[in-house]
Amino acid sequence: MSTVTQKNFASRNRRRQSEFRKQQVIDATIDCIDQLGISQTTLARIAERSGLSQGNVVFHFKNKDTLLEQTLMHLNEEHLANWRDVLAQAGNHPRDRLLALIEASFAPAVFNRRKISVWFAFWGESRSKAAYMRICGANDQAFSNTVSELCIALHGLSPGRLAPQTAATSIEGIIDAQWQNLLLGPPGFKRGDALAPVIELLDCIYPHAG
Amino acid sequence: MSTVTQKNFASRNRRRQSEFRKQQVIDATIDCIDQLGISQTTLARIAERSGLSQGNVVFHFKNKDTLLEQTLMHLNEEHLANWRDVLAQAGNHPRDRLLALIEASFAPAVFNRRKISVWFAFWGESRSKAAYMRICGANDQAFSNTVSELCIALHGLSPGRLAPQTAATSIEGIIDAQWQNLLLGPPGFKRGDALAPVIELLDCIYPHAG
DNA sequence: CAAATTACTGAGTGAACGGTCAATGAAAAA
DNA sequence: TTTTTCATTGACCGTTCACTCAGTAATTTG
Repeated sequence: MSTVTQKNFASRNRRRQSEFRKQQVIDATIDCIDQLGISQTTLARIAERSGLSQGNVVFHFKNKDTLLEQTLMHLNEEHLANWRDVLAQAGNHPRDRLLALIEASFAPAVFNRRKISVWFAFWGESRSKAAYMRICGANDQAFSNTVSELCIALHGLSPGRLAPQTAATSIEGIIDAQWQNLLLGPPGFKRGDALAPVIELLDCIYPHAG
Repeated sequence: MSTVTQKNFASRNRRRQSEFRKQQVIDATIDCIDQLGISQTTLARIAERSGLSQGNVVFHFKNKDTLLEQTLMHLNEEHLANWRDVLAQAGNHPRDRLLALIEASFAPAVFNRRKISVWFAFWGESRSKAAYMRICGANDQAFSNTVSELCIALHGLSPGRLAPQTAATSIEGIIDAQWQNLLLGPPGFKRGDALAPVIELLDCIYPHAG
């Protein structure tokens, strides 16, 4: 099947083959966690979904723990790369940058049920798994710090209605709330539906002149 | 041990004995999930921590699934009873009632690392377990609705700076953010530290006269 | 008191799980 | 070409898990 196809296709280069396999397995892992939850996600099921043998899954990732960790890393880097990228292209005004950060949080690559679902699953286990904590802690912290800095900068330009730290917490909080809405809300819940209230709150905290 | 003590103490009444045991087991389950995560929480470990035999744990709860469900229910009812209670004792003004609801979210019985940790663990598995979804969905929905209604009422009295629904989402979002802060933040993070920013946001959305 | 119900124990069971391993074919290096 | 390395399979193994069960003691019912 896909195994054979890939063999005929790209197997000349072993490095590519290996990377392709790893991506395949990580995708299958995300599927499993999304549909079954972490506690029901087994190597056998991941292997089945990816079309590889169980032995091969272990061969590429050494063991289940590192597979899960690398899956989390993958999700994390995707998000990190995305908002760093968007931020780099944004204007200089703190408000624009904050807006860019908010929009990045609702980018299609991140803001979809499958990914958010897995995100929350890891999040729920992270307190008892130091590795998970380390992995998402780093990104989370960086994101939080950036939001905080922007709120401070914005406060400096024209003092908002909230202490900068409170503003930052509020914004991060409502973003998280919209992520939850995506998971629980109606199937029609879209990027725009999520974005509007966040911007409304931002405008409330930092009313813009004109 | 505690088994013997309890036998000598209250075993005259079998109903009490059974309830006492169930509470013991649920406490042990919460401990396990807090310290090990759901995926490492086993009947054997729960039994060990509660001081009962594994067979007895199964005897009282039939199987692991219902034990976990009832643990979640316990947490849920605790929270539900708490905020309903606080709300019943609050004044009539929507602002007072909203404040009561916020304070209830940071009540010591709920707002502590052990409980919040377990809460998030279930939350992370709830997407793939319909039972969990049903159990916390009901409470969550009720809480959300109440917050929304109060925001609408408050808006009617003196229009706030946000659409009522956005205000509700913002408030729920920042509460959640403070729950996360308790988990990740410094050990010294206290009820008051969590409360202040939420009230600050509330005052920003609904500035009070006087 | 006798009978019936309930609480409890601990050994035992089958299934599922994560991980190993020898064997095989194919690619890369020598 | 020969040798070495890598990718892959599938059978296999030891462990752990949730759950059962026969047996026992204590409690409630009649």
